[in-house]
Amino acid sequence: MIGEVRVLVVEDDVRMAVAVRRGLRAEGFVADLAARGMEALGMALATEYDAIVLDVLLPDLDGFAVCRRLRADRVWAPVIMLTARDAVRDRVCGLEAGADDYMVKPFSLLELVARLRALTRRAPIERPAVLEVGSLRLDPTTREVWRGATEVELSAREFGLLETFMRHPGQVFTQMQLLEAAWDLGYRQRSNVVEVYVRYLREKVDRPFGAAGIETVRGVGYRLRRDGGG
Amino acid sequence: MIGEVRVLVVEDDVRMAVAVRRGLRAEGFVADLAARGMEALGMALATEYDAIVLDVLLPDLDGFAVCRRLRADRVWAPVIMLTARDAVRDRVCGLEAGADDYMVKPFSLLELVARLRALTRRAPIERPAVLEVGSLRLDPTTREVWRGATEVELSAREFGLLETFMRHPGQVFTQMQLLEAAWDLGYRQRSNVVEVYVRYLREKVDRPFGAAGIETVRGVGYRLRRDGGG
DNA sequence: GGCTGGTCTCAGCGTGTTCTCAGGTGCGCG
DNA sequence: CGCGCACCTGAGAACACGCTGAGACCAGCC
Repeated sequence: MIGEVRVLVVEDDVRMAVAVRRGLRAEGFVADLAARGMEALGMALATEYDAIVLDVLLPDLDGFAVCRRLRADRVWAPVIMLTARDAVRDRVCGLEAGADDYMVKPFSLLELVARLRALTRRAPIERPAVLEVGSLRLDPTTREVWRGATEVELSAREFGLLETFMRHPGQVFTQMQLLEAAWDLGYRQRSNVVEVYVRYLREKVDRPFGAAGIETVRGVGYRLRRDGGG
Repeated sequence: MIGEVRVLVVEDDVRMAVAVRRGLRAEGFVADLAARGMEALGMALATEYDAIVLDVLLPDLDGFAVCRRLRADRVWAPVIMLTARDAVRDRVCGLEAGADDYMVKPFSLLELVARLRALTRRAPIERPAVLEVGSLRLDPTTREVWRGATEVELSAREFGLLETFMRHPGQVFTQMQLLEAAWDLGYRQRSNVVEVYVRYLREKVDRPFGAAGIETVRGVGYRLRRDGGG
């Protein structure tokens, strides 16, 4: 694919790393994984990545050190640091070490993807695509949502959920997949948040318009009809 | 890409360098980075840059020396010098060495971009001199702002913030993006200045006119409506 | 020196958002 | 036809977020 975006993910928690990779791949990124700082340095020097996602806590070098050494070695790819719970010190250290952005764990894939898109966007010539499914329209940059001609106000979660659906119209998502995409990674306890938010969405983008965009696939999950439901 | 503007940023503070690069990229410039004077010389000879941003304090050659040698080597790209404090001597030295402009640290991205635009006179996207969004009008050169027919008085910060919004109408900015764009680079502590200034702006450009131009996108940031809010 | 305008911090408050829970509903299968 | 499970629904608790008013600080100016 032309314009393929290569991302290096440096993260020692295997489960997290794999989840991130899967998420990025689903969004069209190509992700390589590294579990240790030294390994990451080698890979970043060997391959020219478009972005680097860097965990702070690593078994050998910590993320700050990796970032500094990358910069010292003239690797200028944008770096997103993953810091533990809101440690302000971490955040400052990260930016001082030359990171471009930081995220606190836990974070959602959608958020990571959004930031990666922002950081890897070349010149602003390419108008970031507005998602359209049937009479539904969603603009990720302005965070506006329209059903036909009327604008719909959505909360952050509702927006994230709808964005997930609209990026893959027709595809069936399990509740688990939706949790991973639009909620914080590692949200593991049994909960019915997804059901609840699917309902909120329906009440905002379907019901007032007599539409039926979000379908329940019993025993499996949910999907957004390819025609947007009317 | 037609009209692409290439800038060389020579700066040894990694954090600063990376922030500047990101800011320039967001405005449609293409920025290369160099951390040392010698490196900068090599790059400037190899590539024809449209402008060079040059820190005075560098680990090897200082900025003045770099500038002189550039000119000696017939590199005529406009040079903006970054001096530490308001040292008049620096300024004189800089201009004598052949610099075209100078800025005192700390500075805001908005400022740097403005000077780059002035020096290259080739905005990456053709922008009219006066920004217009709905009934809002803002003239970056005269620093005047109107809502409809009546002029509005803004302080420097308020103006910078509004300019940022008006350069990208509709786009959602996080508080951090706004800090980087309209405040000094390196302003990194957690603070609610942005919230406060958004409020000041609203009280000057929205409230008196019964308008609602600046919208809060809860959990994300702020945006200026494409219609200016009325 | 007192005054003014600009910038920024802080703490308290209101409110929308997020999420849980308990009970209801209806589909699908035996 | 009836049972169980999956999903839906309404209500409400907890929380985070952004808004607000007050005031500290500083610089420039009368």
